Amino acid sequence: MNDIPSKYNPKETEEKWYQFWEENNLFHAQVNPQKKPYCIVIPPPNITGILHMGHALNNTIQDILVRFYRMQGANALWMPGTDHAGIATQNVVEKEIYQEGLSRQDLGREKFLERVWQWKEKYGSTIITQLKKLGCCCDWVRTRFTMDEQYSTSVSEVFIQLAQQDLIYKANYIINWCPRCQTALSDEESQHKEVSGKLYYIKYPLKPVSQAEPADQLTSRPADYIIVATTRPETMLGDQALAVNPRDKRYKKLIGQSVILPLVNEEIPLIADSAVDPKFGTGIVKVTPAHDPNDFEIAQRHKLTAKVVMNPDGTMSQNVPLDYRELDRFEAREAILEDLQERGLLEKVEQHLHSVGHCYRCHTMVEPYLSEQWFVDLPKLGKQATDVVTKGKIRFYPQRWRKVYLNWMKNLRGWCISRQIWWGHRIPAWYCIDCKKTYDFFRQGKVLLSEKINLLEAGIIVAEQNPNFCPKCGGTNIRQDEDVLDTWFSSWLWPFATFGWPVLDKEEKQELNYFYPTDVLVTAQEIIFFWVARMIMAGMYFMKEIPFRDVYIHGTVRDITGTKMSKSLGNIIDPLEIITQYGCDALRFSIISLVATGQDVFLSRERFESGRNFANKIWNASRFILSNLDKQKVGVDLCLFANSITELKDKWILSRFYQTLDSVTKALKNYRFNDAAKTAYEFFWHEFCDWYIELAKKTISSDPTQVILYKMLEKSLRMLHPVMPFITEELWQNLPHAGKSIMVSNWPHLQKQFIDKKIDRQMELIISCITAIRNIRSVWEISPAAKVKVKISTGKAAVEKLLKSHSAYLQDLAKIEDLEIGQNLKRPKSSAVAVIPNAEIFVCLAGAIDVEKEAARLKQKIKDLENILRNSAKKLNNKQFLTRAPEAVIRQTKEKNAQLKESIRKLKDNLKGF
RNA sequence: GGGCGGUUGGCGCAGAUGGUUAGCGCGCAACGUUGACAUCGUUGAGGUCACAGGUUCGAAUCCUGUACCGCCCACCA
Repeated sequence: MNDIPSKYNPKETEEKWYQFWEENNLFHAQVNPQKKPYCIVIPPPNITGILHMGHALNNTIQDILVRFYRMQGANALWMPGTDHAGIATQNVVEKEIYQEGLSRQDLGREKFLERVWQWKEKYGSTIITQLKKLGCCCDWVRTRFTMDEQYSTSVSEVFIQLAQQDLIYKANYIINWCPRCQTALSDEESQHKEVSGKLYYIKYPLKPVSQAEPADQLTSRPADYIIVATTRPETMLGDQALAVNPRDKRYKKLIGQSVILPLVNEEIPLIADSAVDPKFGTGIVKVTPAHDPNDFEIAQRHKLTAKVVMNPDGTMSQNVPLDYRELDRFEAREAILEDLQERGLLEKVEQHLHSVGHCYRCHTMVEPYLSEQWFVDLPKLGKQATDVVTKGKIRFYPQRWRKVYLNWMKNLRGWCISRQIWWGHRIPAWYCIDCKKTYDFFRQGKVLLSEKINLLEAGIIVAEQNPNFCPKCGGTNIRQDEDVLDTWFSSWLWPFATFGWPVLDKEEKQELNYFYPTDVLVTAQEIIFFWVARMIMAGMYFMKEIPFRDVYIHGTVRDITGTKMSKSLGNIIDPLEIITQYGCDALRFSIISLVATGQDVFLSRERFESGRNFANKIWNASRFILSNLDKQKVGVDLCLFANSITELKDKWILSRFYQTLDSVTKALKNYRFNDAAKTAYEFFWHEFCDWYIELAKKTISSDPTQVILYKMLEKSLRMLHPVMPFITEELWQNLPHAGKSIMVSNWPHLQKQFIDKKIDRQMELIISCITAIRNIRSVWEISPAAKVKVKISTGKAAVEKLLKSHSAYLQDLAKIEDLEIGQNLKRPKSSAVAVIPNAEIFVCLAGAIDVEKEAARLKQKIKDLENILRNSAKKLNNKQFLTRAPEAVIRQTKEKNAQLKESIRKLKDNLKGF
């Protein structure tokens, strides 16, 4: 024992064993037809990522599953990799070169990309290193990156296939535009946030009746104008109409008339469209097709044109009056308001709370923006992806996410996949410059709202490589599309592209067939739409098969006040710091104990103490057992040894272990991680350590005790290994008959024959006896020298026999020097009383007893029990209960009732003696 | 506007398909150097399970409604 320190030191062991596992190639899985595969693909972290608690939770769960199923005999593969994270990474590198006083345009595309690759080489694997610190058993030799050459081939293959099937198209469409990142975003990348803004009521003059009053001098005279409410006055410069609801009586007469757009002095029509809500504002909307998705649709219905009034950077474009050009959109708003005010065209301003899209990468307010982009026709891909979930081929855990998923699938819209950035997969499309000239997208700033662009007419060629000449006009003036693809356009292929699809050699084909579909996808709710839904769509379309059978959605990690952890809020708890301070196993155990299925996890530093304490408990229990172990004795097979196990405590701990094992196994299979962790914890600490090891101290050198101690420890370590890989490996390696590594050992086999509820009950009786004695001692502060009498209820020979034959247990654990057990015992005068089922306990006091104190204590006990008795008696007096409740419940209630009555009677009898 | 979660002792949480004397961890109180562990042990105090109805022999658990707290979705001009 001297050579093992009394404190577990995680630092040394973690590094040592992780290296050992890697060096021995234990994470690597290969096709093996003899074995069932178990496969998880990691949600690829961004290369810009640094490990946070969300990662820690997410990857701990996956690691537990992979280790568990591997021990269960599966051929387990955890496929790792990273995501190139287009916008995020580009932003990081841009910031870096900005420090040097440069922009990416200064560098040029090629140089810039070089820089990004350099950055990736330097920092891109930080997250991987950190995952290793977490103990993750990923098959690292397979590590993929979404920008790998092979992976990129998958991406362009997918683009081309979809384009050929008309599932990818190009269109002039209104999309979400981030003026800071200067790129289009998908709907999911624009995150709505409540903003308290203002609602401006602006007067739009009706077209003048007489020539005498030129339009530009129009001011506010009642009946000469109508009022429009808007939150974004700067977009009025692009108004193409005003609209009212056709059923709105107030404005019926005005439909078809024209108004003069203030500041611009253009004549625009007043139209009727049922999308207008008469109750909002004045019931009249301005229609700005190029800068509002609603208006865009109205404009489509009414064949209006659109005018784009902003530049990509959010300043006002050439299409607006000189005064406003080049002004930032928010400066322009102020200037316009000022001018309107001056002309008396600003009726009033109201406070207005509304929700506005923000860029999910830089949090800038997103601008709805008409532009030419590429789209995936998601509605067409949705059908199968919906069916596999409706029919239960893919199951969500917890189930409630199913509904969320299906609801989203019901409302699919075109997915904007082109990004105006440089870092990413370049779109495999080429333009014939000559054809493009003739295909007029934008006519003098006014755009005809035809949604889809005819690729051939526009001279667009979708192909793997530069086609060199235009199939339409034969011209050779050809250029590749400048845009790159949305990052999620590569991630949605992750479950099969990581296996090399579609360019597969024989071996790869085997692997894909073997490991796909994968078993489970473990992720957080935020990413269901971004990623999970799209992977299902891609899987169904390209593989004709689901990508995973189960989707386990875990909660979000929050701080103790319930706020999401984020760097900018400074409420982060760094997992690496926790690992340094408490150890990796402590981190894993603690975090996993907190994840009740799908509930959010609230963390504070102190939470990790429980994990650390548990690790230390395991450490010291093992230390004790190992230092007392006779290596010669413990090598036997437990089943063969079973006949030699005759003692209650031995039978009991085996019974309890196998029940625990059964629960833990089931919990892990059902993704009930906190149950698994807590059940194992409860058993190891409060049954094995508190009772078994304590009792074993007296018989430590006997053969059965040696074997049981060894077997229970060894099996418990295996049971705990998925959750606490490092400490279990360290200790297991110290066992005399250990194999190569605990991580490739077998999950303990459930030996049901050792489960014995009768044994459990016998032990429970003894435990309650010991607890009762301790209780009295604690109340009266009695020394162990005191005599204890246990009076068995008349006729309860079995109880008498049980307690007599295990009097050593009582003497050891209750520290009794003088113990008497029998049916015909009298309560000694100076003694305190406790009652347990079928027995009474008298603990003799050294001096005279404080009669009042003891009487009060007994009275309180009686009162408590009588309260409980009243409830069960009520049930038994209820005829309905007796006729309708199941028999087993009635029997139990009767037994309980009798037991309570007996206890109360005994207590009352004893009370008489005081 | 729609949807989803939460509300259980001072704090943080468990309580899958209704029957427990309502549990656990932390904290608190008292005691404790008994052959691993003070990152420990023993004992204890502390809860009408948010509220109001309902279903049921029986509800923390199922249904309806209310109130707070939180999240997600939505083309609230």
